[in-house]
Formats: sequence, C-alpha cells, structure tokens
Amino acid sequence: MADIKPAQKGLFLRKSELRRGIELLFFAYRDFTAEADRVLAGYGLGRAHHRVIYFVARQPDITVSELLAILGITKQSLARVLSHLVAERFVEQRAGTHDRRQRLLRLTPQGAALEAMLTDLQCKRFAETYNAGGAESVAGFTQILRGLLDEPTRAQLLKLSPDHGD
Amino acid sequence: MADIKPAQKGLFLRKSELRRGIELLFFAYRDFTAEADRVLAGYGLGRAHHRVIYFVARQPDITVSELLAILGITKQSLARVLSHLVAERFVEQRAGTHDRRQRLLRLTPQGAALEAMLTDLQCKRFAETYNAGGAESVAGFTQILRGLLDEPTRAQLLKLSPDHGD
DNA sequence: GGTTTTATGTCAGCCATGTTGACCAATATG
DNA sequence: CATATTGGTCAACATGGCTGACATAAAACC
Repeated sequence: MADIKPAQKGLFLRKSELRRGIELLFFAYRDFTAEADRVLAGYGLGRAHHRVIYFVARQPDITVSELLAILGITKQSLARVLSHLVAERFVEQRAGTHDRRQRLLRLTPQGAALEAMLTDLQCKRFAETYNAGGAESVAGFTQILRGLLDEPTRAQLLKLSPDHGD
Repeated sequence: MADIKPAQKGLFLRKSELRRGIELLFFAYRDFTAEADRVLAGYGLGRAHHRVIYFVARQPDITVSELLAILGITKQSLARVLSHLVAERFVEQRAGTHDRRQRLLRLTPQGAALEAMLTDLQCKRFAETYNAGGAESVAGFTQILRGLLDEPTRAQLLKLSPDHGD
C-alpha cells in the first residue's frame, strides 16, 4: 500500500472514490433492508426476526448454536426473537436426534411462506440490478464485498455455501 | 424480466447467486461498520454519532434539515445524538446568516480529528479491497450498489457528489 | 458412576437508536 | 397582519443489541 501512485495504479483509490464507496454501501444497505422491513411490520415482526427466518430457511434443522454463530449476536437477543417466532408459529423446534439438548429449527408452512415472500422481494431487486449490470458487474460486486469481510466471516460463508469463492 | 433464460442470460441470476448477494451485503455491512464501532465505543459514541460526524465533515455548515434528509431519520433521533456531540465538543453550531432559525453545523478540531481517524480506517479497508480487486471490480461494485438504491436516494447522492454516476 | 463440560433457556436490567406527537419560535407568504 | 411553513425541543415509547447470574438436561470423560 505504501508505493501507490494514484495516477497510475488507479483513480479509484482517490479519497473521494473511497468515500463514495462508503456512502454507497451505507445507502444501499439502508434502502435494501427498508423494503423488507415494511412487509415485516405488517406482521408485527422486525429485522431481527427476518434474519432468523432467512437463515432457518437457508439451512433447515439448524441448531440454536449454529444460528448464534452466523448471526453474531447473544443468546438473549436471539432467544427473544426466536421464542416470539415459535409462539407465532413461524418456526418450530424439535429435539435433536443424536443430541437431545439441541433444538433443531425449521420453518412452519406459514413461516416458509413469509420467508419466500421476503426473499422473492429481495431477490427481485437483486435480479433487476444484476440483469442491468451484467455478469462482469456482478463479479466485481461480489469480489469487493468479499474483500470487505473480516477473515472469520469469510470462513463462515464458505461453510454456508462451499462454492462461495468462485 | 419475464423472458430470462438463465443459461443464456447469466448464471448470476440463479436463486443461489441472488441469495449469495443478499448474504454478502449483510455480512460485509456488518463487518465493515463493526470496525469503526469499536473505535467509537472508546469515546462513548455509537454508530449514529459517526454518521453525523461523517456527513458534517463531508459538508461543513450543513443545516439540521439537510442532515435529516440525508440520514433519513426523525428529528428527535438526530437531536439526541447531535446535542450529545455538541455537549462533548465534537460539533459546533452557529445561527444561519440568512435564516436565524437554522443551525449551521461544523466539526470542532476534536471532531475533525475523530472523523479523520474513522474515515481513514474505513478508507483503508476500501483501498486494500479496491486495490486487490482492480478498476473493473470497483466499477462493477459501484454499479450494482447504485442499482440497489431507491430512486430518491439516487437523486440525493447526485446532490452530494455531482459526478456520482460516472 | 460421578464429575465436568456443553447446549440451551430464563430472568432482570441496561443502552443505543429508532419512532410519534405535542409544542414553541422564527420566518415567509397571501 | 394573519396564517402557514420551517426549524427545533421535549416526553414517552419500541426494538433490538448487550451483560451477568443462574437452571437444566444431556453428553462426555475419567
């Protein structure tokens, strides 16, 4: 990093370009999540519930521990939203087969329907943008986002989808 | 969008690829903001304070209204963090010259120092990633993030940096 | 078999940051 | 001049993070 000559190595390393990246990430994340938030509000749910539903759909029979590791929050934070989701019949729990302390989490049909609606909504936004941008833009987008991750998160994502780094 | 043939139009429109995008955005945003959050915690400040400091630095003598429009939060949410920042001498206010109801906001030297430290930290992460990815990845990254924005946000960003859409 | 570790849950309570609604003051406008 | 708009304050509430203490059951270990 010490020997960078902006004019040669790339104008994209100018401070103003870096600030643009910071700002785009902030606004894109905000706008992107806001859309699902509005739907969730109609069900009396929040963003935290969405994350749980999303990752339970992604990996059925996930345990509480695994979910905690993915979300990076505390037991109590998860317990609050999870017990709410169970009470409202979006998620169901059963004891683990090998280790009966574990609670394997799955979506109920109602939960699956909600997850599908939310994910379709978000996928639609991505699909339109990807489609407009083309394969190269998508490749650049994922490349840079991956680069912004902390190393442990990168490892976690590999576990989530083994072909992650294509 | 109805006539897409994934095999031709792009594998990046597969559901699994779209989910990957959703997840990358979530984790990248989380990891990216967490770094600054740790610094801020040492000053007894939070992410909301950071946003204010950032945009006041970006546009000195910004008014409260303009800041509200950029941040997209309510007056009260802003007033809380802003009055804290003023009390702790990170931000100073003066009455507007034309309209004396307005409060023009600026960073104090202390505020400017903090902003510089945080922005340098975040720019460093971006610069390393951009440098590793190259100009094409950066172009794709910004293209896709811009596509994910709501239309009003896109207009707002143009006001913030007129050459935004290059 | 008894002890320790692990997986999970529960309770109380704190903090940061979002929300709404009532309200005040300064300015702009018909 | 009267009223509407704009800029800002305060009180009160909701969400979703956090900590720490503790309970229980199952599993693992010696």
